[in-house]
This record gives sequence, structure tokens and C-alpha cells, in this order.
Amino acid sequence: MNASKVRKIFLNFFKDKGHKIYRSAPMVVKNDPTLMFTNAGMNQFKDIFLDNTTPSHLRVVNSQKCLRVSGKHNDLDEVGHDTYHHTMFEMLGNWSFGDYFKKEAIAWAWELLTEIYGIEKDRLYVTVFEGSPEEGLEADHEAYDLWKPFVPEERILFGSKKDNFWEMGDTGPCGPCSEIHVDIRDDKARKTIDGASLVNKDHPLVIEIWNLVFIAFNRLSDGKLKNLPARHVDTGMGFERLCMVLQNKQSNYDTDVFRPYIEKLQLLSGIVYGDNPDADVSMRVVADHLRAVSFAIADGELPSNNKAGYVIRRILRRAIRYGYTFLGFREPFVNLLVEDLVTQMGEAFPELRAQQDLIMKVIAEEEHTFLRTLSVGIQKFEQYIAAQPDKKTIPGDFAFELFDTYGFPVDLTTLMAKEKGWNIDLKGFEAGMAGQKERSRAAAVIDAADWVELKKRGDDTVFLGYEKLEAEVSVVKYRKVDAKGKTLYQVVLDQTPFYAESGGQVGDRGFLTNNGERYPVVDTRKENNLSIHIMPKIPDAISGTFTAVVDQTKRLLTENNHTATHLLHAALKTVLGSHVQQKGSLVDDQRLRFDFSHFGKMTDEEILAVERLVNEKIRENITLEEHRELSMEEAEQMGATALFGEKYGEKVRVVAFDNAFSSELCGGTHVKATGQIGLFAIVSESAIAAGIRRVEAVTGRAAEEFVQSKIDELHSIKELLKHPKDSIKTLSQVLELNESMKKELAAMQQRQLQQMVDHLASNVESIHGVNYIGTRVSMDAKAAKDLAFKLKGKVDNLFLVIAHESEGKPGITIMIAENLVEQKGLHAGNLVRSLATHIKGGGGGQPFFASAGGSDADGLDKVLTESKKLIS
RNA sequence: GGGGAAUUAGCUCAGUUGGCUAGAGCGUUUGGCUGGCAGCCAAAAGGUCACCGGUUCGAGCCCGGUAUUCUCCA
Repeated sequence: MNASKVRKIFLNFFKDKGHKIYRSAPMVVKNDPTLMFTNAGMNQFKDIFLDNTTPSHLRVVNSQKCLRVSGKHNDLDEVGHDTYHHTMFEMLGNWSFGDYFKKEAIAWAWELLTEIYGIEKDRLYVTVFEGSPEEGLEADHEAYDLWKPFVPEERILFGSKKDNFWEMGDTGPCGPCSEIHVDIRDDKARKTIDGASLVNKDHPLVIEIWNLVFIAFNRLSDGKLKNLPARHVDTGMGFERLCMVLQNKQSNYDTDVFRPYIEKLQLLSGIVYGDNPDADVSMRVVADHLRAVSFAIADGELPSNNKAGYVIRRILRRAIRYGYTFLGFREPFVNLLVEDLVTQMGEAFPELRAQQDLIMKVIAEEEHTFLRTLSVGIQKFEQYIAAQPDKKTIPGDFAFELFDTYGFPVDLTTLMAKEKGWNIDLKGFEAGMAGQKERSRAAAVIDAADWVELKKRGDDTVFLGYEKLEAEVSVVKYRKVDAKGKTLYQVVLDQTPFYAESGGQVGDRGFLTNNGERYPVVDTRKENNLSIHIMPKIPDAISGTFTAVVDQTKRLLTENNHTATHLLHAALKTVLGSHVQQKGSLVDDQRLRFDFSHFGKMTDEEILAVERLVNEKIRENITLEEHRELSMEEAEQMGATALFGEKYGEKVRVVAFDNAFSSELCGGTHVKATGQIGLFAIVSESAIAAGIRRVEAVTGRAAEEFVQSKIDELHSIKELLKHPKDSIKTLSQVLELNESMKKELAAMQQRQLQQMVDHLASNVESIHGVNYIGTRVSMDAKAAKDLAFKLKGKVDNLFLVIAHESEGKPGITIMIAENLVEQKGLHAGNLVRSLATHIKGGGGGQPFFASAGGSDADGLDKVLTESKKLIS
């Protein structure tokens, strides 16, 4: 049974039991500060569990792409070393939102596994929660009794809080769970050791495949559990493990989910899978990470140096590192596997196929960068070794520096040290690492109190901001958040005219008011589906009604830019081609920024063409065409552009300006008609990553100012040139003239200097075989230095003292021929220091050349007479 | 968000406690050697030492700030 059939059967089984099939949400999470990536199938339903939103279907089934690399579920270091941990995986799940509970969940799970998928019943074990006295929770006898009709009691096991009480995070929905484990050892092994003793013991062949979670509580920030009003079922079955079981393999990597990449790696490296444990681990690492990174890029998350992008980079670099060390790759290779990934998964996940080129380019670029990082690190390492031939231990702080500053992996340092017969102080390294983490953690402390609920909420906050900028509102709940010594309040309203930051458009600002008091709203953010108003202070009488007023100027300017962004997007597609995909955008009241996939730099002509097209559309004064409450299918039929990596709800909104030109799925606010934008001007075009370009632009007043500043600039230039007929010609003549005059002047100065050199050289005083020159001149220290070096090349046995003065500042420059320095033990630096006392200054230098500066020019003559005495 | 580092010729990089009028290799140009190419020899061009300010007799080097890039952590 191949992988795609396994997936289809699962979805259809639950569809037949009244479940609605949902698409996988993007793997990269936006609008949730607690989560960077989808790490469980339940993420996209979080708001339902938290009772922030009402589900539109009570029974749902899906296959969700997940990534587990950081936070509570951190499997990254395990991946590759065993045969069943993954960074990216698919989670098959069926869901009940306040509908069915344990009975159905258990019965259906059993039916699907044994009767549909045909897993032998005597290979299955189930676990139920044993209870926890300190939480005040009893054992889950209910689940136990429900399993009894299907499973002999010796294969129903009680499990601890760690294994059988599921929690989303430190706070949030949670509840007891019941796991199904499968024993896929051969018959002989099964007879020798009872499978029941291996459950939850990290045995690679006795594994959990399905977790049925019965959500009944909410964990508060003080650690207490609160009963939820509605109980839910949340199940998760590891797709890759299921495939392994159904394909009779003993490793996930032997299934058709991973095998194609292993095959390709064998071809590329010339190493056979199974021959060498290190190489095997490496191939598994690469096969796994390839999937994680490619899906993330398809969702719009590029490798970068912070946040989610950094996690992606770390995963990719781990793959490169294993390939480099154990598979012998010295050139980019991960990107070569992307085509195999697309072949394997492109059908179930069309975003991969659509963005294959981009994924390859981005990975290849990152591979180049990292291979370079490695070679810099190797160089630093070699230099260190060469500089400390006596030592035999790499100190921890150096290993940490290599890692922290140069990104050089410590296990490579260890390996290289070993090859040279050196040790490495790993404890010191860990200490450096711990310090680093501590600093970061201390800087990121955010203390959020529990929500204070004033009203039982009915439904989502109603957004009024498409029509109104002012409305009567009341507070539903609020909480206090302390971060970096500042206290802010997060406030949720029953309805609001404030737009919450989303889809690149910044959140609205404004204030709440009642009884003449104003309470500013400094920002509006979105966390999941919740609109959160950020307020520095809240009224004492918070339970009353308020008038919410949006900062209108800021909003209107932002709308100009947002609509212009849509026009820009469409214009780019028209001018550059349909490969243009939005990769990100930022829209505020000042400007707009638009990132998109494109293979090369835009030419000046292309930029101009885009600008012209957008401005044409502005002048056409196209009116906004808005469709709310469309289904995804209807929107697609209208030809609206959807974005990869964007999470869309049940109902979507389409914003069109001339349906044939620009039509996008978008929740943002827009101008009523394009004419309001006035003018559009592109300010810059640049690269931000392999295959991704960024355009920044301004509209309206800002665009006018931008153009005006260019005109002013031109005007000023003309004015400086005295308004010639042809400014360009005149300017180029001026520049030419300047160039030739500079050259002439330099030549003249050289001649002058040469004259001075000749003059001084012919007035040498010979004192005891030393050619003494002492002169007082008007020049600065730099010129004197020049003069000194010129004379040095012309006069042997030179002892030169220049007493110079420029703009009232006196100075001394001394030059002594090298042979005199040696023979007579002279030191210009020491001499100049003593002479400098006459001009009330100080100085120094080398034995043959030195300079000094001072404040009393009257002493310069004294300097010359004294200097002569030095050699006579 | 918090650390660490880098920025010097077209490219890759040296540059010591502040003191040869900033160097190397590669590349470029010119000339020479060889039947031609590959190559070798010789010479030349090429620098606002990222930017702004400070300390100093003197700053590529020290100090402060800015920008960009790399990198680690959250």
C-alpha cells in the first residue's frame, strides 16, 4: 500500500463518519507568538479549543504537515540516529469539537487500524492515563472500559502523566490521552520478550502510532487546571510510521516516503546505504531535512539569521554538515534532491510543484554560504593550531568562538582536533554556550498574567473597520503583560474598528474614550483569530462602553499603500511574467515593501514599465470590488490570487481592482477607488535572497515628495551650473576640467616640492661626515613627511630636521639615514621628543623617522639650533 | 529581541605593542620568450583601508556612533 493510498484511506474513512476534510494549514505559523511552526495537527484548531471561536464543523479530519524542531517537542538531535524520529512529518487526525468523545474515538480507531488497514490485532497495545494525585486527577477508567471490548486486558496498560496526559504548552487546553502502540518485531522476538514490556521504552520496533487525546481542561498560568465547557477529541497518527507498518518495513526510511532520496544520495555519493553506520545516519538526516526545509520554503519561510528562518537554516545546515563529513560532499548537493521530493509529494502538496525552482535556488544558495562558512572555520582552526604548537588541547572558549562567531559546528572542531591528535575542552564550550543562552533568555522575559474575562464572549470580535473608523465598543477581556520593564495591557473588544496587523498591513492606532477621557491604543495585533488592542493604560471603570476611534490619517495613508501593493503585484506579473509570487509584504502609512520570486535583477526599463502600469491603473480610478464570505472554491473560480503559506479560514474575502487585472484573497483595508492613491513611485529594487527580489515604493503625498526631491536636486544642480542650455554637457565639461586641473595641480606641487628638494640638497652642511639639513618652512606635517622621504632618496648620510608651521601649529619632522642610525646609535624618535620641549609639545616615531607637534611656534628656531648641536 | 565578529585593490585575503609614503596571490593591461596554444619572464594600472566623529606629534590599527554582511542564542 503506497503512501498516498494510506493517506486517502484515512481521510475517506472519517469522511464517511460525518467528518469534513480540511486542508493542511501552512507549516509556518503566523499570528501566534507562542509558536513558530505547526507542531501538531491541532494547531489550526487552537482557537476552537481555547473557546475563542466557534467551529463551523463539529467533526473534522485532516492530514497536517508538522515540524518539530524547537520548544517542548524538540526532536532535531535525534533525527537520523534512529529510524523513526523526524523534523517534518504528517499528522493524520480526526477531531470532535464538543461532539463525540472517548467512545467513538476509540471504536473508530480500532476499526480503521484492524479492519481497514488490516493490522494484526495481536500486535496492538493501548495505554490509558494512570491518574495523578498532585493534579487531583483519577485514572482514566472510562477509556479503559471502552477498550475492553476490543483489546484483552493484559494489553491495556496504564501510563504516566508524561506519556498519557497531553498538554499543548505551559498553558492552554489539555487532557488525558490513550495511545495505540504496535509491535512489528518478528514472531521469534515477540515470543522471547513480551511486547507489553517494551511499550514506551523507545524500542524502534514497538512504537506508538496513534494518540487519542481527550481534551477536558485548560491549564492556567498558575498551573491549575480548569474544566472546559465543551470536551473535544484530538487524535494524531504519525503518517510515516503508519506507512512503515503497512508496508512491512522496519524503518520509516525504507518506505516510499523516504526511499527515493536515499537512492539518489547513494548515486550522488557513491556510498551504499547500509554499509557504514555514519553514512546511513547522514543519508537519513539529509532525507528528513530535505522535506522539512523544502516545505518551509514553499510556505514562504526562507533560511535567515533569526526566528523561524533561523530554525530552517539550522535544519538545512545540519543536513549539509552530515553530507560534508560522512558522505564526502564538497559541493552543494541537497538542492539536487528537490526534484525527487516534488515527484514524490507534488501531487498531495501542489505548493511544492509550483515553487520547485525557487526551493532549489534557495537551498543551493544556503549550501554555498555554509560551505564557505565551513572553509573560513577550517582556516581559523588551522591558524590556531599553527600558532600554538605546544598545546594539545583546544580550549573551550576557542571552540565556542568558532561556533558562536563563525558558525563552525563544534562536532567538526572535535573531529578535526582528533585528527591532529589534540583534545578539546567540551566542558568549556558548554559553559560558553550556557552563558549565551542565559543572556538571551534574560533579555526575552515576558510576563503575561491570566486573562481577566469581563463578558462571556459570543463569537469572534466583529471587525467594523471596513466601513467605520469609529464605533461603540465594550471590553470582553484583558490582561497585563510585562516585558523589558514596560507594562502594557492587551485588550479584546466585542467589536472593533481597529484593523489588527495581518497580511503585511500594520495594525491601527487610535484611542478608546468615554466621559472625555482618552486611552490610547498604540498598536493592534492578531494572535490566532483574536484582535488584541495594545494599550499603555486601561480605564478603572473598564466594564463600561467606550467609543473606539481609529487614527484616520494613518489608516488612509496605509490603505493607499495597501491598494498600491495589489496593483504592484499585478503589474509585476504582467511585466515580468506569471512566475512572480508574493513572498512577503509590509504596508504602513509611510511606504510599502513587496518581496517576490523573480530570477534576476529588474532592469531600469522593467521598473519603469511597472511604475507606469500602476500609475495608469491609478488614473483609471478603478473602484474597489469586494466579496466577503466567499468559500475558497468560489474565490478560486473568480481567479483570485491566493498566497502560499497563508492560512485561510472557512470564508475568505476577495479584493479586486478591475477583476481582470488584480484580484486577491485579502483581509486588509483598501481605498474606495484607486484614484485616491494619487501617485506611485518605486524607490528601490534589491535582492534579499536567492531568487527573491524586494521592491520598495511610496504613494500619494510621499510619492510626490519623492519626485519633488528629485526635481529639487536637479534644480539645485542646474543652479550651481548657472542654468546652462545643456546641463549634462556642461557638467561633464566641468568634471573633465576638474580632472585635468587636479592632475596639473598635482604636477605643479610635485615640481615645487622637487625644487625645494633640490634647493635643500644643494645646501647640505657637512658636519663630521653627516649631511645635515635644517630648515624652517610653512607646511603641514603631511607635506613635511613627503619632503623628508624625497630628500632621503636624494642625500646620503642624511640628518634632516624640518621645523614646520601651518595655521599657527608648529611641528618637527626628523629623518636620519639608516646607516647613521646604526653607526651612531641615533634615534629620531628620542631626539624629536627632546626637541619638542622647545615648542611645548610631544612626539615620537621610529629610529630613522619621527615627528612631533606642539603649541609654541616661537620655539621653532631654537629647535633648529639645538638640533645642529646634536651631531656636532 | 540579546550577544559575538567582519568590512583593506576587480576577487580571495595579509597587515605585529599606533610609527617603512598600505602589501601578497589571483585577475586585468602592456612588453618579452615559444611555430601557435598552454605556460613562463618582466613591467604597469588598480585603494576615500565601509561611513561619521574622537584620542594622538602620528590612526588601516585605539575609542564612540552609523550602515551593511556574517554568526550564535531566544
